[in-house]
Amino acid sequence: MSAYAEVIIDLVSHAVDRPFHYSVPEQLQQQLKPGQQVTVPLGNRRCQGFVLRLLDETDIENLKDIISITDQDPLLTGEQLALLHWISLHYYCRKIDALHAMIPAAFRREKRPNRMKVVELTPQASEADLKRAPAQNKALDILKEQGVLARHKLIQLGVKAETMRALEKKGLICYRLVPMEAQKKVGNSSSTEPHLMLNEQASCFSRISHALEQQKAQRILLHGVTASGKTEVYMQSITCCLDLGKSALVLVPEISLTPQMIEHFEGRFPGRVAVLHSRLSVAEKNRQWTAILSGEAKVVLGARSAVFAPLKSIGIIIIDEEHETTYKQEETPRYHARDVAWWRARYNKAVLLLGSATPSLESYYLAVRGDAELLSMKERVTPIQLPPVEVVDMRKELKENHRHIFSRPLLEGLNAVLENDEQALLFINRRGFAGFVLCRECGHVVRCKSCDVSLTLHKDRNIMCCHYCAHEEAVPEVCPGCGGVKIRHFSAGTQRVEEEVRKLYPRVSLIRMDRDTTSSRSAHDYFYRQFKARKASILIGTQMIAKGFDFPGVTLVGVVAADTTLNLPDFRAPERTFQLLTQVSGRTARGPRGGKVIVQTYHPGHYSILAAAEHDYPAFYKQEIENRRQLAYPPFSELLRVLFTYNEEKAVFDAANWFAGCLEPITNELELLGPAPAALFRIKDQYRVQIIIKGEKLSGLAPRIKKLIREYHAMKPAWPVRLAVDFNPQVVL
DNA sequence: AGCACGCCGACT
DNA sequence: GTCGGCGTGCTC
Repeated sequence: MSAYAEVIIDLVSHAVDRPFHYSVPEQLQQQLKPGQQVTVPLGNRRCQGFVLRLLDETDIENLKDIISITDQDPLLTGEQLALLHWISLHYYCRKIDALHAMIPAAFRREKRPNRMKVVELTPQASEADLKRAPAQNKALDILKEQGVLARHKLIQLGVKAETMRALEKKGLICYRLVPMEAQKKVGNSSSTEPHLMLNEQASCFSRISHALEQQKAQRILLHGVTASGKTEVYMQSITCCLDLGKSALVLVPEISLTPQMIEHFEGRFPGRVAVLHSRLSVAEKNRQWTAILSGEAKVVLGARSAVFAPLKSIGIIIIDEEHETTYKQEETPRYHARDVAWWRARYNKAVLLLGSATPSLESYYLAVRGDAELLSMKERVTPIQLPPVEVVDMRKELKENHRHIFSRPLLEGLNAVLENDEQALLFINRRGFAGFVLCRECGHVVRCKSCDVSLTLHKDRNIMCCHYCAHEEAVPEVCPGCGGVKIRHFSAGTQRVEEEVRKLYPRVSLIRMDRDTTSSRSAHDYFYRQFKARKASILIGTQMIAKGFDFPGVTLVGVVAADTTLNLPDFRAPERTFQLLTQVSGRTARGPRGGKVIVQTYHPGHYSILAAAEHDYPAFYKQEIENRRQLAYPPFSELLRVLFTYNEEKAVFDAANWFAGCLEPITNELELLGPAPAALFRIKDQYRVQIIIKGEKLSGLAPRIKKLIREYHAMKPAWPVRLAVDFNPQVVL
């Protein structure tokens, strides 16, 4: 029965990113609940807001009344309200940004399905004097008699829409949405049976079911090689969770959320699955959301943003391919679904199950430290062996006077494939655009001594620069590693590879898939089906062919240049390389003829390449975790990246320098790197400069940095330079 | 964000 | 004289 309410305003601006207090008119006191959407006055207009909590007292004077409750049913659960605060603090965003990420836009507007608009008198109505507006007066009389009335009923009684608009404008009536009768059912597929599990699967499942029964927050890392049958373990775990009366949340990368995958889930849990992803129509998204809110859907399957689904009493959260970067949102709020999921697991006393063939260093480290339970599945369900991987030393090729971008082993491999009428994939990582300098004789790449990332070449000034700490040096004339002179800017693209293949094999049909040729989803599907139907012998492509494709005809995978990934100026470059090579290896040996992988590189001895070739994750982990420890990178630290962008170079540096100056007293016990030009210094004429803060634990800083961000935005005259803050960025380019 | 207030230039 | 440009400030 509180008299006041704390409300956040539904306006995206730093200026109103703080709670506003309103008094609650008497006739709303019974109904008002935290999480409800309300209409409130702000300045001389009215806007939408959300009730954060009810208050018995307030220090603020001259409060205005809440005008009306937009929807009787709270839009946000208590859990979401708590999460909202955490997100805005942890990821340095406005509260309203966090809220927008949690609730689909269509649900926030006054368009919710199965709602009916009702009209109600406001407190001001009793004192109204409407002698000169008989139509309005009549409408008020009806309402006084009937109380709340559906809008369409009022229209049936002869009240004009115009009249109502006038009354609303005078603040004498207000609208509210109330639910109509029962909702429709979700899904209606027939059920499919669980599969029999193999030994490894069964023992992993028994650990998970044990954890579920404990009903306490815990993390489990399921490390299973490709095709080891993780999905079946997920399915049985969900069944177990539902049997305990709890609900389940399943996150998969957007590209894995195929119709087959959805059918698979709906088949196993008929009528209880809600699916959420970005490509749903507004109406469909509303249906799914309503089903979750009503408790009808017990299993939610979705991409990153589904981590916010308003499921109640969650028993398990599953994140498949947990190492994938798509779980990090790259716009505000820049949350990581894995971290949000762990927050929710703690809130719900639930199990967080992380599944991957190539776990993130962060997650594996948790397991090593004992903060997560590690479960391993080493056998493939189908009796197919992992393919042999041949690493080709490109320095040696050069030394032996073979200068082609395809090494001799790769050429032999391609010839054999074409002779036997099989298929090959050629993989190139396009992100080699952040230029680095490489010695073709010894493979040496110039790196920053203090940050251990490759230095980025800035052709215009002919210098190399570390984009973490701003260290600069001249481009060497001779290789610092071997004294050789064959130093050059390294690049290879899909087009170049296509040209070479056409030159070599003019009669062979090939498909190239990259962002230029495959812009639409239909083009993607088309190429996929063409290649699967063996209409082409060679498929050339970027990242997009590394994941999930299943072509039994493929017996050779060629990685044209592992170095582009390995030398990305990012501390996670070795991890990305290992993951990528492991993934592309999984694209072959899926048919009866087996297959092999050829990796071309100037770094044949690099641990991430060797470990990937041996299919040995622990070996990779052991080396990489040591590197991270040495340089205090995650998981031994947390990072905060503050990126400044604008179309004038000087203004960007000025803003970054001002910010860095203000940070110094705050970060005296932490490492403050930069301001430094970002690896991609200019994108679409926008100059990019960044500051990186590194420290063991940054959470204590959040309030002070948030304050600084607010000061930055309140600055007069305002900086035109845009600022983006990213907590634990996944890629720093 | 959106809107008022306020203080300067150029138009009916 | 006033219409309108946008810098500044404020919203419970």
